[in-house]
Amino acid sequence: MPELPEVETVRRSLMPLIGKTISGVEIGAFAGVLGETAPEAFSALVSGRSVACLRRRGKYLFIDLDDESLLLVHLRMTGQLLIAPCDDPPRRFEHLKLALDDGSSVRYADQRKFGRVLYLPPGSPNPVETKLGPEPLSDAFDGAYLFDYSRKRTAPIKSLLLDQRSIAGLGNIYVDEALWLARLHPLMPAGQLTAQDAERLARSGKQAIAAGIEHRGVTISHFVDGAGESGENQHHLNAYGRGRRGEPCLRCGTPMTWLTVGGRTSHFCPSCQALVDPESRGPISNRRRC
DNA sequence: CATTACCTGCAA
DNA sequence: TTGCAGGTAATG
Repeated sequence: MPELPEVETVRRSLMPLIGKTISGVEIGAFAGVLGETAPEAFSALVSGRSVACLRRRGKYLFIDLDDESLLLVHLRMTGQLLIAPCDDPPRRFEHLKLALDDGSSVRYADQRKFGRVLYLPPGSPNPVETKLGPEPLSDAFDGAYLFDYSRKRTAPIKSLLLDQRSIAGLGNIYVDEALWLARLHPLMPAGQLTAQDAERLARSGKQAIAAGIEHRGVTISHFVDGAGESGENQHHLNAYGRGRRGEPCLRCGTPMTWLTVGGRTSHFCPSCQALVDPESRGPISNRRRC
C-alpha cells in the first residue's frame, strides 16, 4: 500500500520515538516479520537500546538505534507502524510490539504479512542502497537522468517507473499520477521518450510525490500514519482510480480508461495520454492537442 | 521481458 | 465464489 509519500508520512509521525528506550519486545504468531532473526535473539539485541533517528529511503524506513544497529522496515502492501499506550491490547494483525520506557509502545501490524522489520547489526552494509535509484525529490532525479536512463529500453515507461532501481519510491498510484501530469501513455516504450518528454515526466514525478507528502499520503483502505491518522491525498488524485470508474479526465473531459501494465492496473486518459506510434505517418496520437 | 508467489479480507 | 488490492522477489 504505502509508496514514498505514505512512508515519509509514517516517518514524520514516528518522531516522538526519538530518544526513547526499548524496554521490552513482544512477538506475535507471525515471527516471520523478523526475517531470519529468531525472536529471542531479536529481543535480546534491541532491548535497552534507544531510538537515535528515523530515516527514509524510497519506501524503506530506517530506525537507527543508539548502538549503530538499526531496524529496516518495509511495509509492503498492508504494513502499519503505530504508537500506542503500552497497555493497549494487541491490535488486529499485530506481529510485533516494542515497549518503550515512557509507557508507550510501537506496534507493527500487517494483514497480509508481506512486510518486514529486519534487525541489522552495527556496521552492516546497507542492504538496499545499491538496489535503489535516486530519490524523486532530489536534484539527481531530473529530465536528463530519466532521458539517459530510458535510452534503448523497450519496457513500457510505466514498468520502468515502477522499478525501484530507476527511481526509488514511486508505486502504482504515483506512477499513474506522474504519467497523467506528463501526458504520457503508460505503455509508451521508455526508449521512445524525447528529452522533452523526460523533462516533463521528471517534473511530474516530483510534483505528484510532493503533493502526496503535503497531503499526508493516500488512504484508500489500509494506510494510516504512526498516530493512526488517515491521509488526505486520495482527494487530490487526478488519475489513479478514475479509469476503472470511467470518470472524466480532469483536463479534457474524455472518459478515463484502464489496462494492465506490468501486472498493475493503470488508469489513464485515452485522449491526452494517447500512445504515439513512431512507425505510422498518420497521427494516432492527439496528445499534442492537450 | 511477463508471470507467479507470497497472504488475507473484502467488494462485486 | 471470484477477482482484486498501494509491493517485491523469484521464476519462465
